Amino acid sequence: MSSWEESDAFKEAAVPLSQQAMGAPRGGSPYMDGLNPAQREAVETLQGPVLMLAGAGTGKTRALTARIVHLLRTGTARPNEILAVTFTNKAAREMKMRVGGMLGEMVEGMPWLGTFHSLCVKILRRHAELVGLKSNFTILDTDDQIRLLKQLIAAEGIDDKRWPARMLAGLIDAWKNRAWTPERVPAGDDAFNGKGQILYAAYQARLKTLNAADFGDLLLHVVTIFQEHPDVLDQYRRWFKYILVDEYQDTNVAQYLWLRLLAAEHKNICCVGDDDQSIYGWRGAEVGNILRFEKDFEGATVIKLEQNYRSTPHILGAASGVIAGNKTRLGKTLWTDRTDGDKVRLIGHWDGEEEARWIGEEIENYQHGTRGLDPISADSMAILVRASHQMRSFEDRFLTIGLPYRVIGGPRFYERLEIRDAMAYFRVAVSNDDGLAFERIVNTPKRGIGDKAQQTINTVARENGISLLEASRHLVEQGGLSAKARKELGILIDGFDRWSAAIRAGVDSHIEIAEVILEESGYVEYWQNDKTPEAPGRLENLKELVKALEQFENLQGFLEHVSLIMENETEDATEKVSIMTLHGAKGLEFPVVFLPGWEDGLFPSQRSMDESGQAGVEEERRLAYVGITRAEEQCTISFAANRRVYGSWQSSMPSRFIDELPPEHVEVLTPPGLYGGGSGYGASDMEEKVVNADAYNSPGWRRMAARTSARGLSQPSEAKGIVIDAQAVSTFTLGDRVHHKALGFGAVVGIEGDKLSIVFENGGAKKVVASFVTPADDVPF
DNA sequence: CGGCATTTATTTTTT
DNA sequence: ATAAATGCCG
Repeated sequence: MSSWEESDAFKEAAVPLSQQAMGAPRGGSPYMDGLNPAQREAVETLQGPVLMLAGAGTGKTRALTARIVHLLRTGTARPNEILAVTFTNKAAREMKMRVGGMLGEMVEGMPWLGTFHSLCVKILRRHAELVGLKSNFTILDTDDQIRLLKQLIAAEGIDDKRWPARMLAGLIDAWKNRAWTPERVPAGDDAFNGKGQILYAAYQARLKTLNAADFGDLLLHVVTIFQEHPDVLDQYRRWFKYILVDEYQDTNVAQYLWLRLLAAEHKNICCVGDDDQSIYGWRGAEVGNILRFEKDFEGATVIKLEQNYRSTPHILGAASGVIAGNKTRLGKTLWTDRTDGDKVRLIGHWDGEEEARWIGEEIENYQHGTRGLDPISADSMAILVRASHQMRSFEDRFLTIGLPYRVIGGPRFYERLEIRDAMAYFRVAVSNDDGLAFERIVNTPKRGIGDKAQQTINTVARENGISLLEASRHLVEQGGLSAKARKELGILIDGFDRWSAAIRAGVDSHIEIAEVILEESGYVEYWQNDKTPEAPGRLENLKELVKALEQFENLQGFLEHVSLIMENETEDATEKVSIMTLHGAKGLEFPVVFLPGWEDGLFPSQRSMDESGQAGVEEERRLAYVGITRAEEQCTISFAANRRVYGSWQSSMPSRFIDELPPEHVEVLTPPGLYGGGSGYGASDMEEKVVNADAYNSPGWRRMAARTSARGLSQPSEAKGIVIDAQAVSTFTLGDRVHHKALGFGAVVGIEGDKLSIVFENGGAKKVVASFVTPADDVPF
């Protein structure tokens, strides 16, 4: 596992081996050792609703796992009576591992520890018939969903240019997040050209006939079942004596309802979260859920975890200062008993490339040991950006300087084109009537079965109420397609017949069968013949896919799990700097963190502000808080005055969040580029001057930004340099006699922003930053 | 039906 | 700038 994950909590949980070996220690509970009073209370308050408000780095996962162990060790609950919900598989896995570790070797499985979705699948498979599905329903991925919606939009006669399927998918998703079935969508909701509701209903009907559910359905169906079948709900209510929820601030309405329904009997629900880290409002998360907890669950105990074990006081102070700007929050005050540590560093750059260059150098400095720090591994460093397109400049730069990096949160393995194609083959081979999968691969690789042929197949299938594969078989036997299509389709059908037979026969291993399918279908060959640069990688991924099969009993089992699991872990040994989005960084921590791109419009994102106004700014601010609190030792915030955006140059003002950083926790740096290529003399003077002038807080930057944008910055290379002290510019005019500490007297022959071209009396000519020279008259002799 | 040209969008992302 | 996604023509 990666070294950066909550390593402190592990350290603290360390229990002497002797005690571990003794199993349950007399009088003691090792899982309680080292817990602070608040954590202890959170672990021991087992009865009734509990809200654990856990700030960043306060050891919440530790408290949560200790709570589970406490429930088990005290005999309060058996493992299968505990419902523990997380958002990601990763979090679920980690919790399972930790509970197992704390319990010692008797790792009794926790059958109901998982993500909302995986738990819902489990429940839904048992009661599928109550919502018109069979228990072997398939789970659609986004691609399937879009393809289906496209058909429905076309059937409805809507122009899919103006009303794209993606948009409808988003809309339906949002409705499902709110637990709205088609009937519950408010009448008069004229979304999607007024057809939203109709299309939603049609989509749901179609899913039913396909015996399929999308991700939103998993929750929605279970909530529906709970609401309409009290007997079923009752069964689960009684079953789950204790409920635990992680990241409660990220729950949406459907998840909230699901929890409320289940918790109503025993009322032993413990929700853990941090309202200040709610950053998923845009995909349906309701901060309101956590803000309302005490009202929703009467008699709730609220426990605040405020002691931070992760970051230095300065980092904590900076984060607290920023988040204090939010109005809608429950309010926590993080503190630490640490006293050491550097201030958060702030630096402005001319443009995005310079920012990347500077950060690259800083990373190398850290690696070699700088400013009295020990050398730091690249693994311990991360660059957290607001939007993924910001990653590019860093990748470019790191490639040229040969700095190893890893990008976290790219396209996930199982979402890749070739993997989905391959899995579609497996799906059809496993169940011949999987129409969506068949559609996906019927002409991949190209078989000359185009739109027209596919339409014919569809029609025949629908008219006769048979699967697409059967319809194809029919067409091949009876004719009705072009000769070429018939021939190719026939080959494909023969293939599926063989593969399906092989699966049923159970003689060959599923791995062999998978290889045969990929080979005989021509899919491997298809990529071998492809000469795009991605092709080799795709073949590599296919090999990896086959390898992943080893962990499963059979193809069915594999397909079953894969739709819910999005693995991404291909760790290799090289030490690498991590580049990821702020969203992707939630829950992680790094000794050294860089936060680039703090410019208004980029961060906070213009779009967020336009769409959600003040609430949008607040969510962005929480994002800033999440970013800063990822840092353990070193945190560097930066911004660029100019940035390439969609091809053209754009200048921007420093982020409003920068002005919200408490100055006492910040050290303002001056980029080396400022010295105009001249000598390093005076650098420290300069720095001091800037710090004292509180430059980032002064209007200097604003003026600079205003001036440069007024001038229309189209050729930034023309005048590289940054105005820190705007006063300096107006001080000089052409011809002025000036004095420079190191270079002596000279005359100003040119002015470019804050940089002066000076011909010195000692013969040299140089460009110098204005603040390095003084008017000659002022020089005392 | 497939390949090349033109068009268009472009925050954040899990399940 | 750039990539992905359509549209048109052979």
